[in-house]
Amino acid sequence: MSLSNDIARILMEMLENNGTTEIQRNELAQSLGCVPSQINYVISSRFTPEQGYIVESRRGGGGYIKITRVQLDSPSLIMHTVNHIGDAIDYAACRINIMNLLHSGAINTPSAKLLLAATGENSLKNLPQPARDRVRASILKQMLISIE
Amino acid sequence: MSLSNDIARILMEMLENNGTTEIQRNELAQSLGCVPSQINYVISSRFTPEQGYIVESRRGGGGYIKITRVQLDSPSLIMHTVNHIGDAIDYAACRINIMNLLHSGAINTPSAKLLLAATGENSLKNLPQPARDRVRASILKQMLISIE
DNA sequence: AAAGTCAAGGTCAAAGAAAGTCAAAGTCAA
DNA sequence: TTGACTTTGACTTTCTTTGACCTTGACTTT
Repeated sequence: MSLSNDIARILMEMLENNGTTEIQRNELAQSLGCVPSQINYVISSRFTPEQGYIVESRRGGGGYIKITRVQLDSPSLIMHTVNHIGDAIDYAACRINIMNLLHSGAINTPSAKLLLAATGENSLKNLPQPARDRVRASILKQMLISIE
Repeated sequence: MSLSNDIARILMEMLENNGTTEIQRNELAQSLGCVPSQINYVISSRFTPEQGYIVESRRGGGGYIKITRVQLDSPSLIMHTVNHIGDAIDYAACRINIMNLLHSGAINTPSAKLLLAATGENSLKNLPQPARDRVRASILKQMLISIE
């Protein structure tokens, strides 16, 4: 197996946990007995935006390289959800949809919070059924569509 | 973690309280075991006006460095808005509130989009007045509150 | 007052620490 | 044997740390 593959595997493992990892380039290179720029090569060939990763880094003392996996086809996931919401939805189902999108990475935590707040029972408590579930569906769809 | 980051973190913590803090450069440097000008470096690289801070200082005996966060902190701005929303609000006023928060930096663009989408006429078109404006106020407040 | 003293903070440039770039050389499968 | 992928290392850029020296202001002395 090639060195690049080893490095990629190691980085992948580091990402397993929560989809993000931060390394010290020199340190990692040394522990692998390779040249530091090898790390750059692996990152630029296997952790590109096209492949669903964003890479941030900082030079100088205390520098680092941070890799984060992003969900590539978020728009598709979101649209899929929008298309499966009928013209009424209760809070439980709504919540499940939102959490699914969150866990799949299609939306981030702040957005999920806003979606939950907007569609929560507190927001709609003045409305009687069945208007409540219809408005909820409407709000949910409008909000999801607004996320590019 | 780098020394600069540590210093920045300490200063941030000092600002937590009421958005302002006054330090003695030499004293802080000594307690961290670093050279005094390191403090200047951190301030000039991480507490700039662009980043929402104003720094005042005075030399000589009894000198000091005072850092103030100019950007009124977001939670306060948001809560202020929440408290001024009655139990009904029309879309125009709602929009103005959201745009104000956006421009003041209290919320970011994605959040603003979601707020606008949730409270927009499209989301609430099924509702007759005056229910519509009441529900809108309710949603707006719940969403803003959810942004801690 | 004016001058002197000393305790702050300010400046700047050099050295140090990471990461980035790029091109040359190596490998390997088709 | 060629072309794509890897590996390497010299050189560059960016950010951090340090220290020598400068400026300012309160207080003291003359």
